[in-house]
Amino acid sequence: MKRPTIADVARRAGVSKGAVSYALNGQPGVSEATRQRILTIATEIGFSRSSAARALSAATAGAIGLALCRPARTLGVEPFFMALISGVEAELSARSYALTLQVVADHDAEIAVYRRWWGERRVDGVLVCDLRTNDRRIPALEELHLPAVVIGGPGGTGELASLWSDDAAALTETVEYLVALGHRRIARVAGLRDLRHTEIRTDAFAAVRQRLGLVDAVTVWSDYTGEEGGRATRRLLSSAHRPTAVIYDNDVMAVAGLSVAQEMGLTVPGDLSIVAWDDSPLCRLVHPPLTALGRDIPAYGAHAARQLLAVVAGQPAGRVQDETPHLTPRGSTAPPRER
Amino acid sequence: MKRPTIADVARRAGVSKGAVSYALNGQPGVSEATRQRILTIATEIGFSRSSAARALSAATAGAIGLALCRPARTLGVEPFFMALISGVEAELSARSYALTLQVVADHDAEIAVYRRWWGERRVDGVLVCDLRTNDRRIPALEELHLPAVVIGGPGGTGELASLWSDDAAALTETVEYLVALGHRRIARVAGLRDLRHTEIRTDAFAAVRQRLGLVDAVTVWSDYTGEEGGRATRRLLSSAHRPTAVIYDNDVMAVAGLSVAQEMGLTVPGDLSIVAWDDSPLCRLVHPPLTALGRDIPAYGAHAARQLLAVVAGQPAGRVQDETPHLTPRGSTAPPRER
DNA sequence: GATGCCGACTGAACCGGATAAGCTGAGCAC
DNA sequence: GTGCTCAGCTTATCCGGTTCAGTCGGCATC
Repeated sequence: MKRPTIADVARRAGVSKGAVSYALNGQPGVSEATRQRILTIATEIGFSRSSAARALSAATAGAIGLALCRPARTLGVEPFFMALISGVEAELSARSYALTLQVVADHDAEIAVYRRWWGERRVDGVLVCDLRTNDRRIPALEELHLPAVVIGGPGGTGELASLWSDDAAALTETVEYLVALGHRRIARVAGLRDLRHTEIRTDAFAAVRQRLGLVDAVTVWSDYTGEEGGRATRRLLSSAHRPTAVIYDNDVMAVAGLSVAQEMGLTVPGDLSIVAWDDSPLCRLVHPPLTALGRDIPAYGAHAARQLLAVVAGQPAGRVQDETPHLTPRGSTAPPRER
Repeated sequence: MKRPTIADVARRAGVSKGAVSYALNGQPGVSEATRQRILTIATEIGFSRSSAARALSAATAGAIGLALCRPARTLGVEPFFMALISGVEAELSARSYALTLQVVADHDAEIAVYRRWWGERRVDGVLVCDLRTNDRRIPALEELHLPAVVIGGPGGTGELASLWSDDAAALTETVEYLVALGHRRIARVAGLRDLRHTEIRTDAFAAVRQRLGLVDAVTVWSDYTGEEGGRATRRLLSSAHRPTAVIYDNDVMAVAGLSVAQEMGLTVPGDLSIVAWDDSPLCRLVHPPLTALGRDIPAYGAHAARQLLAVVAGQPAGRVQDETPHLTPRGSTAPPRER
């Protein structure tokens, strides 16, 4: 089965290749009657433009890139990325843009991928996830002049466009909610220490702790995996002054924490209240269902994709704050039981 | 920053574009000394070939496509796809192939995407997931002559290459294990009814049921979501002759089933044994950890990718059986308690 | 009635590689 | 010395689009 080219369309319409190109791109240079005739013929013979030829002459790849820097082991468990990708995808496919995905081991590999994509002109721009403090990827991308949107912030994104949600406000709201329930000993199991949003949440936690005089508010660091989250929980619950509420930086650790609590004979929410960041079906899967900080992640991804396409189109790099995560109370939080 | 082209390399090496092309592609036509000189210069000035130009002249896109046909809602929760993707990716990036991803709503949309990819020459081949009985995508791909590997089978894959694991054997092994523990009333919460592998597992379940005389072995159908899995479990556990063991067709439903059992005051594994298909970190996240049927999913993905690249290279479509899932006993299975 | 202008289109030159075909000089046989 | 082969290049063409510089006919303008 031979794929029709623009020349085939031109021949059948009795016009030149140039005219067909103008017609297809909605550009002036052909009469409305001719445009319609050309479009009809193109549809008839099932013509679509070669992305390669288009990329070569128009200097646009028609694709954006996403490099996921997580070990294969952790990657799958968190629903976050798939939700993000599905949102990104929805926005891109509406514009016939493709999404090129690559899984990388670390930032060096990720920068190498960006460099390769740039050299091969394979993507028009990239989405950057998991912003760290002093993130080496930022200057690398700036040097390449590769359009990019950083999902994360605010701050630390250099001259690049960025999109973030107000994690500080969300964390503060959560702590205030727990305090209103009567909790005073609140712990937090944080994600990787050098991620920018971990830092932001940690600062917010310190601020609200001071403001409300929560002397027993501790933060322990973990790595988003269930194993580590469970281990951290076991340590917290074994301490002399064990917390009555724990806030987890992701859903996976929260579910692991719940299991550990149950394994140790504690009831949730009677003995321990649990809050998960990143609401997901996972939080509703367990018993009791977890109170969670959620936001519309596909919408977040779609937003980022739109922003990236704008940057690719030459618009100035915006810094945009997305929806603030909101708390959905479920069965895992309650006033602490008297002891 | 100007991207270097093959002409830049040629100029600096004092040779023609053609010579550079031969050198880069490891083709005869240049001396070994010249080849080395050209390669050195190419590395020095940071040259990489434009994927567009390459695609245009070599008629190969350097990318393979994966269309995921799941609603955004379900997509994220199952770790399966991310694990698969990371395996596919590892294989592809080793060969500088890109992975193009698209999320689609249904098979019609998926076929439309294949057609578009084919027309745009955007991918050299595709991986097909979630094979159904009488799958319309198979004839569509055959008609397009788009190289493809179907992940699923055996059978129902037409002339296309395919890769599957022996689900029948795995299911039989699992039932035999449960029977050995002393279970007689074994239920199965199956996935979507028209998926090919659901059918295969269902047939195997019927066969082993008959062979071992398990009159109370029932199958109920679900849709892989936690909600539905939980609901199905609730129904099973509320029946007069409730099962003492349940096999779930994915990890998410198994976790949901565990929650429902605990919510209903049943202990696992005392009152109910649970087995999950698709072992994943999710199974180790809960308490008790779930006995699961696992296999190396990244390896499965890598295998499929290798197979697809072979088909793209013109080798005949193979039908390959991958590793059979193996049972990993954990805390969720035990002999049924006497009643 | 010559001039200018505009819409509608054509022709040709790109974009950056791959590759077939042609050229050149060295090495060798006779 | 002539003819032949062959490695090691160069040259030209092609892939399938986009785009710019023209061409041409028709119409308004002075």
